[in-house]
Order: sequence, then structure tokens, then C-alpha cells
Amino acid sequence: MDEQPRLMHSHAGVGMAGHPGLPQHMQEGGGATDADGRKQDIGDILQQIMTITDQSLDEAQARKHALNCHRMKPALFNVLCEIKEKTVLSIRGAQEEEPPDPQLMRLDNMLLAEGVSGPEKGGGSAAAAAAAAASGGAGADNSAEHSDYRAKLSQIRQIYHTELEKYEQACNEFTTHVMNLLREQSRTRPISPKEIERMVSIIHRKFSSIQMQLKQSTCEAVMILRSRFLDARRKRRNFNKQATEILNEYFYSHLSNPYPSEEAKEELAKKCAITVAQVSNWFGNKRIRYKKNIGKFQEEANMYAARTAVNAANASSHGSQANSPSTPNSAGSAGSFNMSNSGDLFMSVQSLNGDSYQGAQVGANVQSQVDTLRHVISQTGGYSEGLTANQMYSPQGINANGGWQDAPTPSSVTSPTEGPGSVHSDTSN
DNA sequence: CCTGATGATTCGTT
DNA sequence: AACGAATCATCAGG
Repeated sequence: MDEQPRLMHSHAGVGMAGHPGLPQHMQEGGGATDADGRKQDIGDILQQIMTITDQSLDEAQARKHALNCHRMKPALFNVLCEIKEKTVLSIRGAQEEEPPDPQLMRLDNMLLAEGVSGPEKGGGSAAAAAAAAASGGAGADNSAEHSDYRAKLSQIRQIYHTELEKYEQACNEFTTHVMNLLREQSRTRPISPKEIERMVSIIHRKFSSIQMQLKQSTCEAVMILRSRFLDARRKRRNFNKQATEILNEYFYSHLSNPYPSEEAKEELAKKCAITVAQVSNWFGNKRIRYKKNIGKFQEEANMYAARTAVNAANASSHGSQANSPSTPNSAGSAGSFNMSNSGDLFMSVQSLNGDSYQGAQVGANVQSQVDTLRHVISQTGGYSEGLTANQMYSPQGINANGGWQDAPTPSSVTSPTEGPGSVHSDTSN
């Protein structure tokens, strides 16, 4: 118990005024507004601290003891209590009961959502999965990245929790320490339980602000991790061949109006194992790039058109089919196009081409069929390159302004899954 | 490493 | 809200 006074000295700055062992300057607090004067004060204090010796400490101890044993002590103590009561009352109310910090709540919510502060393993993986879905990943092929992401996330989580624990422990230690000090001091000066309570709350507030910093930096770390691992733009992956083919089939078989409905997009997304947004992106890119340089896409267009036409022809020749030209999954994607087939088709189609289907109220399937067949025709017709074919398509799909014509397309038109009662390819037969 | 292809994003327009 | 156009950022082949 010899070092008790030393401790009291070192913690005097926390806010315990009026300690008898302190030099006069320290008890005056911030009374002097003059900066120079304050500097002078600090200088004096430092000087006095430097000159503190064991001897002077002993002296102080002795003086304290003498004070405690003074006959007037109980009376003085009571007076002090009264004064204290009044001042404390006036201090209180000014800074008390602050509402829960909205920023802290935001941070808490985010950490919970990211699975950092939630229940052990489930939250983390759920959040990762949700993030993966949001980023539009194609599931299996980037699962490795996700496991990496999860690993990093749990690392952050672990650091966060150990740090939090450390802070809490330190907070508790410091609180008990301060309470012990106050209890010790309550023998020489009046300290109400309320005051102790207030002191504790001040300490807790201080520590909670440190905690908030911890939470904030954790959030930042998670955000960086997310952007690093899940930002699809940074980690762009080309769609697989099958998906591209499915999309191209649809695009070229609906060349007159390559704007898939919401349902069609969903269908395509499901088939290609990508998101609807990615389908929209793809069609947006495709339309603009096709329009910009039709010549470049000629070959591709012919290929897909012919393939689709063959599928349609095969389907219609078999009579019973609820198949759509845009989804030739089984027949189209695997095998290569058989040119000898297209000859038959060409013959059967030519008459159709001659009719003026252009603005008519044709069913969507018919329309797409026409698109497809025109490609076949133009291909078999033997144009050289680019512009010739360009002119062939131009009146069909793209209007004078360079945009696609405003063809009325009911939902069943663009949707690849149509009802069984549709006219479909019977017309081409 | 360079270059074209390609998926995603941004911004203005309708 | 959907689209077009421009642009960015990455991939992939030479």
C-alpha cells in the first residue's frame, strides 16, 4: 500500500479535483484563459513533479494522515458533501442521456449483415452467398473465389472479435481501477455513488468511441474485400460458349426486334446460368455493336440464322413440337450446321420471302422465322461482303434512323416458351 | 506486350 | 425504367 499515493498522482488528470496531495496549480483547473499563463503553470507543475522525492511523498502521506485524524474533519466532510451535491446537480442534466448514435447503428447493422458480428458460421456464408448472387456470378465456376472471400472474411471477423474482446477487457480493468481509486479517495473527500456511476459512464463512453473506430475500420476492410473479390467488373469472366450461343441464337432469330421481354430474359438467364441483368447487358452490347458494324457480324448472323432455320425446319417436319426457335439446345449447340439441309429450306422459304410480311400483324414466331430465313436466303444468294447484305437486312429490321423498327411484340412474341396453340412454323410449311 | 473482343458501368435521352 | 452510346476494365490470342 506504499505506492497508493503515486497512483493517485498519476491518475489525477482523469477528473478528480481537489486532491490534498496535489500542488496548488493543479487544483486551479482551467481558470486562466491566458495561454502564456497556462504555459507558465504547466512549467511550474512539471518543475514540482520533477522535484518530488520519496521524502516529499512520505511527507504528503503524513500530512494526509494528519488531516484524516483532525478533529474538525467530520464537520468539514459534511460541508464538502453539501457543496458537492449542489455542484453535481448543476453539472448533471447538461450532458446526460444522449440518444443511440445513428452511425454506430449503421455500422452495427452492416457488420451484422456482412456476417462479421453475427452468429458464428451461418451468417458469414449466407452473406457471402448473397453477395455472390448480387454480383451475378455464374455459380460453380467462381466458387473458388468465394471460398477465398469467405476465408478473408472470417479472418477479418476473428481480428475484429479479438480486438473487441481486448478493448472490453481493458475497459473493465480500467473501470475497476478507477472505482478502487474513488473508493479510496472517498475516505478523504465526499464521493457519491452517482458520481462514481457518472465516472464509469464517462469511461464507457470513451471506450465505446474506440469501439466505434474499430467497427468503422472493420467495415472498411469488409468493403475493400468485397470490392476486390466480388466486383464483377474487376473480375470479368467471359460467358461460356453455350451461353453465348444461346444468346446469339435468340438475338439472330429475333433480329427484327431483338428486345427480349422480361420473361424471355429470365428464361435466357436461366438457360445461360447468368443473371437477368447480364442478359440485358449482353443484349444492349450486342445491339449497339451489331448496328455499329453489321458487316462484321454477317458471318455470325448467317451461321446462327441458318442453324435456327434448320432447327425450325426439323421441328416443323416432325409435326408435333412445342419447341421454340430460340431454344434449340439439344440440336443446335452441339452439332455443326449441315449445309445440304439449307438447300431444301431455301426452296421452301423463297415463296414466303416474296410475300409482304413486313408490317403485317404476324405472330412473333412467324416474324422470327422470317428473320431467320432471310439470312439463309441472303447467304445462299451469294453476296460478297458487308454492304450488300446490309442493305438486305436494312429494310427488314433497322429503320432509317438506325434503330430497330417499332414492331408490336406481344409478350408471347418474344418469349421463347409459348403456348401450345401458337401458329409457329406451320406457316412456313 | 499489343490488340481486338467482351462484359460491365455510366450518363444522357426518351 | 429501358435504351443507346461512350467508356472502362479485363480477358485472351498472337
